[in-house]
Order: sequence, then structure tokens, then C-alpha cells
Amino acid sequence: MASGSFSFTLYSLFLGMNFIITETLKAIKELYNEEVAESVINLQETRKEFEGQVTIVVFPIVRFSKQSPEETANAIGNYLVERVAVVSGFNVVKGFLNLSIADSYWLNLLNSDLLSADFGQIKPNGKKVMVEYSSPNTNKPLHLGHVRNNLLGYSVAELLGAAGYEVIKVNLVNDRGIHICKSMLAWQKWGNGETPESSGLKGDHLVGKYYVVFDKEYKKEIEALVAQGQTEDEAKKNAPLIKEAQQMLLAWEAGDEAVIALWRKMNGWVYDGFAVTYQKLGVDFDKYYYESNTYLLGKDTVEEGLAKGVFFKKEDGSVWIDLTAEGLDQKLVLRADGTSVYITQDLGTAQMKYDDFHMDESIYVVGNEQDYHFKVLFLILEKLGKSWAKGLHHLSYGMVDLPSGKMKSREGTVVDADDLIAEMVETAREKTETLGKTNDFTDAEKTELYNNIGLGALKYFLLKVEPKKRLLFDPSESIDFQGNTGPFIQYTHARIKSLLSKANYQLTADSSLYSVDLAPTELEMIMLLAKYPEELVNAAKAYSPAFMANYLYEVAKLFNKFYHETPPIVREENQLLKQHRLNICRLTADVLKKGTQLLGIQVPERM
RNA sequence: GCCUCCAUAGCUCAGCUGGAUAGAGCACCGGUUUUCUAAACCGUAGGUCACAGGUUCGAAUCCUGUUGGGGGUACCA
Repeated sequence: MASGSFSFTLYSLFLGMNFIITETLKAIKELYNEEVAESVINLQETRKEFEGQVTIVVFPIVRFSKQSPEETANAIGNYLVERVAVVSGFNVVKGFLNLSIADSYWLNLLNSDLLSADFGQIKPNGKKVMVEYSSPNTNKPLHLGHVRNNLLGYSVAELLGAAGYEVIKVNLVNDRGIHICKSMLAWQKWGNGETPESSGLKGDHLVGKYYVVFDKEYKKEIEALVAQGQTEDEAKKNAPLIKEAQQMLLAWEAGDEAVIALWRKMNGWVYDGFAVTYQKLGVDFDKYYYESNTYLLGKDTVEEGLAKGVFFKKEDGSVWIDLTAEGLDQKLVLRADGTSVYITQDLGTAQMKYDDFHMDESIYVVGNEQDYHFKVLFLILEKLGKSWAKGLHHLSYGMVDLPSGKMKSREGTVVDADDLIAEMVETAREKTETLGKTNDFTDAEKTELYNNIGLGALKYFLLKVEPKKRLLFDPSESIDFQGNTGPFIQYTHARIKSLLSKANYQLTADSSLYSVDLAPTELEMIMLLAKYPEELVNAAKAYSPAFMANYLYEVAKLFNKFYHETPPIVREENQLLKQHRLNICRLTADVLKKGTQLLGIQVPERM
């Protein structure tokens, strides 16, 4: 866990109200002569149906006061009103002490803290974290599952960066293996020299096409063999195509020039295709690792483990680790023939990454079907005594399912990333033009806007759900643009920007603003906006963009309520009040912009 | 079999370090535009928080068990 490594001082803990805790502790000392731990004081926001902003739950205090909850609450309430200037009143409902905090406190918070230039900036913590994400295979184009991975990884990296880390984003590309050979073989046999240029197909889609061709032809062979009396399992092993693919893999490993050349050519097409998709998604990487370079790694680590007695060798020469004491199984770490398995190379790659960057933490954004693998991997590294092993974390996320179940590349039931992005952008265009909002936009502005909105809708849709939960995507139902969506937040931002420009807004936050009348919704907004830094830190700590997404939605929703119930601010004649309200608007826009950026979402100035 | 994750409104999701009468969006129904962008706002309706126990002043939240679903499970990655 990353907890403890966040440097977070400003407004830490509940809207800067630590002093309430301190004062309540004093009250308990004076009233009941008891020294109690801070954790006994349970602060929460007052529910809307009651008067006040901050509530102390008195039940835990009752055992020290030895009075009824009501008596205790009243006594503490009186004490606080007398001793603390900004506590302007209180009421007691059952065991809840609701405190009213003077407007001056909130206005002061708004003008001196929230509107300062460094609001929401967290000090660097001097720590380095690596985020590995995307990690595609080079035999097929990206689909919706990869999109979730990419957006999640990118956003978590952004969140950690904003929360004070130095972040290194890496992509570990699975560019070798039997699956790659399948595409290569099929292209060689049935491709007729087709290239991205000759076909007009995007490179990754072209290669993916041959991956599907392979599967089709392979299945035909299996059927034929089964018809000849073989069992299905036998047929799968004996089909000439699979044997040929295996031969090709051996040739690749032996460095066969022709095979390597083909591999280079086709992977090159795929990388060109991926680059386009990554660019559209707005994700990037500081470094790429390739399995063709790392698949032989890890054998040193195996030696090390044998020497340290962490691993043991069986009679056939295979190397194992016994994790039964930890409630897991025995796990193979090196085959009898001396070749690597998946975990062998991951051991080696983990070491390589650490040697490259010496990071304090390392996050693997990988689907939850690999939970067991990472549990074992991290455990092994710990047993090997790697000091950095405790900084490793598997950010496990749920699969994206269709109403029909799992997406399967070979069965063509995948939602293709490029298609989906194009559809989202197209929908954004249609909706926007129906609303007639872009009539005075240039073509370039339109293109940019539709991209931002379409991708904003997609990104928000995928990120607002808790990572570990599986996600249901129904292709027959388009992703919403209204309600709890990306475009709603984008719209709110654009609305504020338009308002500020109409009002020729300039930021001022002088002391005369400390005495304006504060409307109830304005107070709510100040409280909500003040929570941005802690929401950010919580999201980073939990590796959860969903926290940020849901927070931003609340901010946008509350702003729209405020906007609707407040008379036109641009025409407000009381200049002080006008400035005050515009300050809140501008702060809201800032928070929305900063927050959406961490989700990889762009907010437009107009829409 | 064993391990693991999930289960909240018709649908998609919040809420989970225990706190007041469980919240949003979509869909449905009704209302709001001579006022700064109606991708908005306001309202109606919708719940056995899968089920059963337990801990507690207090449980959607913690513990145990059951059911249902996803994933994994020793030479794929």
C-alpha cells in the first residue's frame, strides 16, 4: 500500500477543521476531566436536513462523560460556542451535535486559501513510482478491454503525479510468441503481399485480420482431423498449421533471418497502428519494454533463488517454489528443459525495471484474471529478499463484458477501440449540431470539440466505475451525454467560461469580500470545493480515478443548481457580491479543469 | 474440489476506516426558457442494500455461513 507516503498538509482533514477536534478534546478535559484520544472525536458533515455544517457524533464520548448523549452534546456545544469564535451556534439531535460555523470562516477559507494560486497543488514527496499499463499483444488491434486498461493506467499515473510523485509510465509490449507467429504464418500463406498501404487498412487491423484467418483455417483442419477419427485434443495438437506456427516460433528463437524480417515488418505495422490509437486516446509512455528483449530474463533470478534455498529443483530438472505455507500452491518457475515460463520473465523484468529506475513503488495495471499470478510474483520477490518488493502493487481491474458475455477476439465479438472512438466522436458531432451550438465554429474548432466531447463521454463512462468492478458495455445502447457523464462536466465548465468572459472577470480576493452575504448553496459549494485536495489524495492512494470522477460530478451538479437559482451574475449591481460569485464560478471551473485533466478528459472553453 | 473477487431502485452506478430517514444518473410521469448556454434545473414514482446469523448504543458498511455470478487453479501469457 502506498499509504504514508503522501505529503499532504493543506486543509488536511475535513475542511481545515482540526481545531474543532482540538477544542472538543479540551472541552472533554475540562468538563469531565478525561484525556481521550483524538480518534474518539468523530467529525462529519452535517446532513442537509439539519442546521449547521459540522457534526460531532457524541456516542463515543458518552462513556467518558457518563451522561446521556443529549446532555453531553449540549455541554460540549455550550463550551464550543463560548470558547471558539467561529462556532456561532449549535443544535442537538439525538446523539449528534450539529455546529454552525460562522460565514466569516467560510469566506476566509474561500478568499485566502481556495482562491490562492497554489490551491490543490500537493508538494512533491520525493518518491518515484512506475506505472505499467497497456501492455498489448502485437497480433491484434486494441479493443474496449484495452481501452479501460489504458485510461485507467494513464489516469492513475496522472493522479499520482498530482499527489506528489515522480511518475514513470511504461508499456511492456508482448511482441513475441506463438500468437504472433499465427498472424505471421497466415499472412505468409494467404496474404498475397497485402500491406497497410495496398489495402488501406490500419496496420494493427491488418495483422489482426490474419490472426483471425489463421484461426479459421486452423479450425477447418481440426474438423477434418476429427472427421478422420481423432479426438478434439489430438486434432488441436496435430493440425499442420499449429505445427507450422510452432516451427516458426522455433525459427524465430533461433534468429532465422527471414522469420525475423517478417516479424519486424508486421510488428512495425502494428506499432504504427497502435501509435494512432494511443494518440487518439491521449495516452503516452516514458519507456517501452519489449518481451522479445525480456523473455530470456529471469534465469539469473532463478539461480539466485536456488542458491538462497528459496527454490528447489525436481528430478527432471524443473525448478519450483513451494508456497503451500502461504496458502498457495507449488509453482513452477523454470521448465525442465531450462526455458522460461511467464513468471520467469516477470521476475527478470521486475529486476530490470528496478535496476533501470530504482523506483519506490511500481504499479502493474493488469486485469483481474491475473490476480493469482501477481500474488505469487510479489511473494517470490519478497522471499528472495528484494527490498523493493513491498513497493509492488497489482492494480487489478474487472473485465469489460458485453450483454452476451466475454469479448473474444477470435470470435469477432470484440468492441474495437478505433471503431468505438470514431462512433463516440460521430455521436458528439450529431448531438452538438442538433443543438446548433457550433454554427460559428471553424472546422478545426469543430473537430477538436467533437473529439473532446466524444472521448470525454467514453473516458468518463469507463473511469467512473470502481476499477475492480467488472463493467458492462451494451453496444446497442449508446453511451450517455446527459446526467452523470463526461459531457455534463464539460458543459458545466464551458458554461462557466462563457459567463466569466461575459463579465470580463478578473480575480480579486481582498478583505472586503469577507463580509458578503453567503447564500446556502454558495456555502455548500465552498465546502465541496475545499475538499478537492483530499479527494485528489484519496483517489491517488486508492489508485481510483472513480473517486475523482464522482467528486467532479458532484461539483458540476452543485454548480448547475447554484447557477440556476442565482439571478444573472453578469447583471448583478452589487459589485462586491458580483465579484464574490464570480470568484466561486472561477474556482469551480479551475477544479473541474484540474480534475478532469487527471482523468485524461479535456474541458472545452465553449460548447 | 480449493482460492479469489463481486451482489444496493427496472437498468448503470455512488455510498463501505460502523453513525441520523440508503443517494445519483438513465428510463417513466409532471413542471421550468422575454433572465449569464435547457448537454441544464425543479418535482412525482421507484429499495427485504442477495439470504441467514453474529459483534455493537448503532451495520449497506465489520465477522461467520449460505446462495447466485465472474476469474484463477502446478511446465499458456
